[in-house]
Amino acid sequence: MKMGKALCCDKQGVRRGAWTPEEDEALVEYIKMNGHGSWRTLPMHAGLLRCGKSCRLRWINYLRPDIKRGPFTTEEESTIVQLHGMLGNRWAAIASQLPGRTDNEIKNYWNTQLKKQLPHSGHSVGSQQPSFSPDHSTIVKTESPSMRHMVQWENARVEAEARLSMESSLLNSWSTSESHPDHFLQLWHSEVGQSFRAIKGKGGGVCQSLVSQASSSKLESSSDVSVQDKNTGSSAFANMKQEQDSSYKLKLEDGTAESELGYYEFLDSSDSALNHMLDMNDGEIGFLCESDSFLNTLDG
DNA sequence: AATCATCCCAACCGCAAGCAC
DNA sequence: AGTGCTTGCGGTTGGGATGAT
Repeated sequence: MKMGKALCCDKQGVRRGAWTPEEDEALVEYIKMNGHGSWRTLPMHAGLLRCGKSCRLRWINYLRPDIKRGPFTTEEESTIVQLHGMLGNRWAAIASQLPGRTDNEIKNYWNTQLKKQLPHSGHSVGSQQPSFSPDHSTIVKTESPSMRHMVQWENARVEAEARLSMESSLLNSWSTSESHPDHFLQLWHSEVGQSFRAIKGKGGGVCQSLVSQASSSKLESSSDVSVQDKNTGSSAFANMKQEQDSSYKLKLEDGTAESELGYYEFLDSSDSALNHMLDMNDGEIGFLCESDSFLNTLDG
């Protein structure tokens, strides 16, 4: 397979291309016995003529025991669509919400299947940014109810993010270690995010924590660990509000919370405004065409 | 049956972040 | 603080499978 530029492993005798069953077996056996350790040195220890990167990829995307194979369920599909609307092409973050699915698999599925299904949605599919069309007039023409909800969510997210940015610039004393690293995920984890997911209804397995993956890519590094994190991560999601409450109380006690009050209140007011919007009937979202009035709604 | 076109997915690459020194 | 190494992520590619002619 010609890949054009310099190889990641220029060493002579390093195999490339499709893996043989023997190589697979050697890799699985080695990791079973020793863990992967350093990927760079693994091939040598496992007796494989591959570069570490290739071994890692093979393990993560194919050989891990927890890999779920077979077609995507409708629940998984809707989760992908929702999360892609929020996160854009952050496949690893999306994959963290779909146990047993890999970022590569989801990326392929999006590019080959879902992309085709959303041709007129206003979604800038394939973009590297969270998909969002500034041309709201195209949005309200979206036909399917589920797509309309997606569009509602998308607009809510964008507007909320803009507000969060403005607020955070005013609240520069807010400790970054306490704030969520990603506004999208923060919104997703909020009450309104849950409301949105409820609209899609019964999307099992969706409400797990995005925090672990999105804020720390390290969790992907070991399958055993990452699976455990994925499975237990839901508590982090479910308790996010509670944690915010706790940390805020602590700050009140030590007298550092003053500047953060505005931020905290903003989260609540943002949620309620967005909840209000999501409660609207489909015919009532025309105001999304007018961002000024939408912002006024939020401000009110 | 043979050829061509398209689709799907495993595997590759470069880049950037994180970490250790 | 600067540097080098390792790892993980996202974009891209190529080959096999499948469908159409």
